[in-house]
Amino acid sequence: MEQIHQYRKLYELLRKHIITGVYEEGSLLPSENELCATYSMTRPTVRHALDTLVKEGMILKQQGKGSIVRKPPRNIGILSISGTASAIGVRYLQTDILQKPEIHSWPEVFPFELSEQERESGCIYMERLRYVDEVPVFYDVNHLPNIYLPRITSRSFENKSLFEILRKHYQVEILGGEQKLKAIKPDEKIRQLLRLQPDQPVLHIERKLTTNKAGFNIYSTIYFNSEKHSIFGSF
Amino acid sequence: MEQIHQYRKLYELLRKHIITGVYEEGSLLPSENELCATYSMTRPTVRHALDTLVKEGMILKQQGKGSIVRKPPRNIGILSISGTASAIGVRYLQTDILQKPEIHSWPEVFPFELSEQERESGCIYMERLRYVDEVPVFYDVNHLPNIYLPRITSRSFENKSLFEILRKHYQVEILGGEQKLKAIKPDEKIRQLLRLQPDQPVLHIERKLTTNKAGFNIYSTIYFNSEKHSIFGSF
DNA sequence: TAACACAACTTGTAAATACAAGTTAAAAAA
DNA sequence: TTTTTTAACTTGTATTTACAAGTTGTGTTA
Repeated sequence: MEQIHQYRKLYELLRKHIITGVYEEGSLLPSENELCATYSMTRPTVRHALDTLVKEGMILKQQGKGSIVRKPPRNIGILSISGTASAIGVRYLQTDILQKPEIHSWPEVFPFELSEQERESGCIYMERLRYVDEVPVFYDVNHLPNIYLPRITSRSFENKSLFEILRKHYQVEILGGEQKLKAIKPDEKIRQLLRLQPDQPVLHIERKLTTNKAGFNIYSTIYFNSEKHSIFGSF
Repeated sequence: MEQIHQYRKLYELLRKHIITGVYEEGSLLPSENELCATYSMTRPTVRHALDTLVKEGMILKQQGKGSIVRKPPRNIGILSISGTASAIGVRYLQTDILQKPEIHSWPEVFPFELSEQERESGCIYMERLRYVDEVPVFYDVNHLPNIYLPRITSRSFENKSLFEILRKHYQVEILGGEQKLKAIKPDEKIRQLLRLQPDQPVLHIERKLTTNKAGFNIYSTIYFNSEKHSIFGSF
């Protein structure tokens, strides 16, 4: 018997109302007692629903005052989960593919530990250079395990999001990941690619993204010119 | 009358026991009914304490089984949400307070927008220098609005986590935030504080953390020497 | 022996009730 | 008019009771 719980129903309803703007940002939700009366529930049940909303950051509660609506279903930047395209507050990045996806063996030294399956199936390698306003800003090196991805080496990636392609054509969803950040002095190759001023440091990111496909992780090394832009992330 | 609530006491106790290893990682906590009997509380109270631990990721609950200890307060690097202490994979950072918490006015130029309430209540300012293995690694400048924090300027912060104090003594929980990252060439002051090699760049982070207290946000500017360590974040 | 049923756990949901504590605005007093 | 007090809200904590639902081990039965 699939019973839908009362607190869950109220939670979904309030959540929808907040997102669609029935309750405006900054305004107060009906009081707990009003919600009890309206939906014929007891206060613990109503509070359970509100607690869930608080946990998600949809509302703030203040004793003596009420539940304050907090619209921002927080978006996603490079630091939390998604790709790079939305990370620097620029709608479209122009992308050059320096190295089309190719099947390689894994590098000898690799910043992350690989599973047995990943190691033996080889990897798909690609390099990209991404521009904002005609100026190169990102240089990224990507390693994907060679599983689940038929015909990917013959696909065009020019000005398309890698993550978009993975999601749309291969049903790969990013679940989470980990990353290491440093500020480094770039070597000559990076300096030229990103057309850096002498002495301009770059942001260096190594990341592993886990996906909904078991054993399928995305490994990227990113060099970012932070002279004119910042990496922005919210969480 | 400053009453400490029962659920809070149980929460702090269990939390301490998990961190110090009284309950091992992967093992089960005593059942809710056992905790009720042991500490003379009712089940809703016990559950409130456990819910708080779940929210922090200290335990996992499984219906029919119990509460599973999840020792690695697994998070949470600087990039996702919590403080800096757990961000670089070091359990304890030594901390020097360069500037004890003081009440200031807000700076003229500030990287984030302030609310009316924040601006008019003034801010609490503090600077810290944090060490790993006797070497300075973090230098951070913090601005908190001067609300909700009685007597904070007379508190000792040496080798204590700012977030720990906020959580324990002021019931401030971090909900989320946003941040901007750059790689920069440090100025002379930063260079000396962090004892940097010439030409060693630093990671520069500006962040705003939102909390469960309405209108109470934490603003930090962080300079990080990434020569020997990386900023690590998982999400 | 192996499969199944059941009992004894566990946590999850929900009700009804009481009082504490913070906030706000109206009423009363200066 | 200005200040203070009070009353009427709000959410926070806590007790008690009941049953639902998932998990696990122990039986019993085939």
